[in-house]
Amino acid sequence: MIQVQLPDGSVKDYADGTTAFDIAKGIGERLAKATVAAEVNGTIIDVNRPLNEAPGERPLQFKLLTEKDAKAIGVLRHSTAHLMARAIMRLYEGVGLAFGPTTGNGFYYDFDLKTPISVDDFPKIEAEMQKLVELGEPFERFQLDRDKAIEFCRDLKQDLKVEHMETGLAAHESVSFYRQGEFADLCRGPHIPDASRIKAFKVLSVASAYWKGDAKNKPLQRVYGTAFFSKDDLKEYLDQVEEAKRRDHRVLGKQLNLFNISNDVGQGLSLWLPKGATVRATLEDFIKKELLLRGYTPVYSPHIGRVEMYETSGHFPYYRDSQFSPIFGHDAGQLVDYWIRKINDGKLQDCEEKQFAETAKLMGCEVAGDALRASTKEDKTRILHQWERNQERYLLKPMNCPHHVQMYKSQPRSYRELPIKLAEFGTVYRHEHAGSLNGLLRVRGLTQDDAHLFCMPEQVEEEFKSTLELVKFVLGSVGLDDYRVQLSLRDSKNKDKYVGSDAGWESAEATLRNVLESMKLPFEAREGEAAFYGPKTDFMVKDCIGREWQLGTVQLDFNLPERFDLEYIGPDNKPHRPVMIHRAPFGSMERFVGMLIEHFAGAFPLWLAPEQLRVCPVTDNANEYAKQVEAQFRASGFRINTDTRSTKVNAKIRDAQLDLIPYMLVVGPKDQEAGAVSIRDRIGGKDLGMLPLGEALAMLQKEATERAVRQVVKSKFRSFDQDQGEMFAE
RNA sequence: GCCAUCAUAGCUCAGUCGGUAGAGCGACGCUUUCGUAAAGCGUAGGUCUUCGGUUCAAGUCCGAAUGAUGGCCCCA
Repeated sequence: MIQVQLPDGSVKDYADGTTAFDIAKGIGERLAKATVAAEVNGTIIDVNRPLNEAPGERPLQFKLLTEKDAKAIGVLRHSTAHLMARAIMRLYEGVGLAFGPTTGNGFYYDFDLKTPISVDDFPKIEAEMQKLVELGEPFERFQLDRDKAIEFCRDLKQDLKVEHMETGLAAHESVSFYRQGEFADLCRGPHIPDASRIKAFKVLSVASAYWKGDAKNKPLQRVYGTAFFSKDDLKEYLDQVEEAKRRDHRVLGKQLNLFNISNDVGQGLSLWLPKGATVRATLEDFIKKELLLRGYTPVYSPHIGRVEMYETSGHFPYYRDSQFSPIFGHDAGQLVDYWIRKINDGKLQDCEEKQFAETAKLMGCEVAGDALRASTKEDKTRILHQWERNQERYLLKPMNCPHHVQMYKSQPRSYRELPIKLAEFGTVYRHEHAGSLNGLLRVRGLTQDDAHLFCMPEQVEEEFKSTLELVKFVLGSVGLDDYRVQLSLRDSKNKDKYVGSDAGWESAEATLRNVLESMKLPFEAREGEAAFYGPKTDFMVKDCIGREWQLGTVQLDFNLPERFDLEYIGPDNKPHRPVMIHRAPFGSMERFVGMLIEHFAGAFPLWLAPEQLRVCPVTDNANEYAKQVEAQFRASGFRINTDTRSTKVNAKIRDAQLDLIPYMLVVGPKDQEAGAVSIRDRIGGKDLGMLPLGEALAMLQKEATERAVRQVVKSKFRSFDQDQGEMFAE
């Protein structure tokens, strides 16, 4: 007998060998037909697996997953990946199978193929898949001991699977397979009951990837696809992809002259053109005002800092590979640094070392000879390192926090001053891989809307709450109100990985959880995802076409106060250690504006638009009056221009419309006579009619100061990218 | 950093078999003076990303470098 608890709370007994399908059938035929998989004690399993095999507590927490459950789509896609692999094996000779997982909005399967697959082959593959769907064969699970399984895959000539079982799955005594007709694949599952459930699918693209993601391994061909329970859902998804292409911020950025990334300046280094800079400055001014109201104080810090400071913070050694090389005060610095690293890696040959020493001496490094004569590796590095530490070495700032920590340390602190909130739009530099740069979304020089809060442990709750409220507020100001929060906690089984006391972590994690709950923010706790220095929360924000972006972040830090030995004097007249909160509501200005361009498809709301209004005189005769109108609006703080070209007014309106100017002020003799303007709304191209100047001004001012967002249509799209963004606060 | 593809006027692109460069839009000039998505005519604008090679001859073929795009990896 097995005890099962259904979602309604009722507990029922079933005979051993009962499957989810049996239970569904017991409830109703139609439910059984709609059931895709079952969730048992939080794990998704096949509908035809005996429930007594499920591990975990009894009674089993049991839930049927139908096509309506968000979790069911992953099962469908994984099965479609198998189907695609089977189709490709039918079409090509000697296909090696690697991995075939699901992704945020589809799936892929990696193949080792003799002939490359191209886009032209997709229809052929899809046709073969369709045949398999029509066969409607079941996905059958079977279990083999590891030895047997290895033998089985060897017979199938699936070398990659053999290797994976010998290495990655070495700890597993037995492994599971899924069979569908002639096709059998090593797979953990779960799968849909049979192929006829696959109602809509598409092969999307092909790219190269490495076996197990390691460039040392052989390159494989990764074929991407997606699947849905209905044709409508698939169409909706494909429309979304089209829509995303239309909104590409790199294309719009060029068209609208917002920003430019020039070869001559360097990869990943953005130039903010006047229009893009206006959007950014408007956002920055808005935040700065808000921060003043919330007790933050502005600070500024330089773009470089001594390497030692980043060694103390721990970031220099750890992130060296993704930083720009240090700037050395001494000519020989770079050489000596390279020399030390070679010694440490044990890759230095005698002749090379002599060359280094000679060159270093030529460059004026006197200790080079001593290092050469030193007998042990340790002595050599000690001598060289000592020399190096006496030189000036600077790092292009990879983050702002060490600078702000130094500001905290610049004087003794009393508990009465806390919390201290230091805010700076700090520009930092990171040497991101060339292949991962992407417009404004991934750059090498970026400005964080950064701030660091130094507070007493007992203030953490309140301060954490206030930062979350700030993030909510600023996201709302641009009309972003659809988001969820990821709460990253430490891995409770692996406590050694983290700094700070056990009690400190426990109370901090409980505090974060309480605050999120009390604020009724939808959040998802992720154990083991915390940074080594503290728990954190990230805002995953949905844009108007349903894509998810990782933007703002709030992080607790026990580490830096420790490393930099930060203190405050408490009411007991004894020194105490403060806690730091890092936070960046937008993340980086680059990424945020890039995201906004896509969110608004370049059509910014009035308060953000780089050019808010454009005066379109009907003929040259109206130019003078147009200029008067322009001057009046400009004096009231509007960003406004007049189109004085001697073209037809239709052309002026068309160009203003294409430049995505929120409102056009059409003026001619009639308006001049009435002291009015005729307003045209960009949205829908509506003629709002003639308004007296004062009224027009008041109306537009109201919209701008309210930061109204009029146009963003909430998308019907349900699927979204699991877009992994950057984590900005340190 | 790795794999694949690509690089022609300010922008979007054409350029056949290797024979010395073309369009539309934009800019500029002249004409036009027009009321809610494109007036007409004309002019200027190019070391075909760079370097090297093959050839009588290279935008075109070959090699390398640089950059971009897509994917992998990474993302404090």
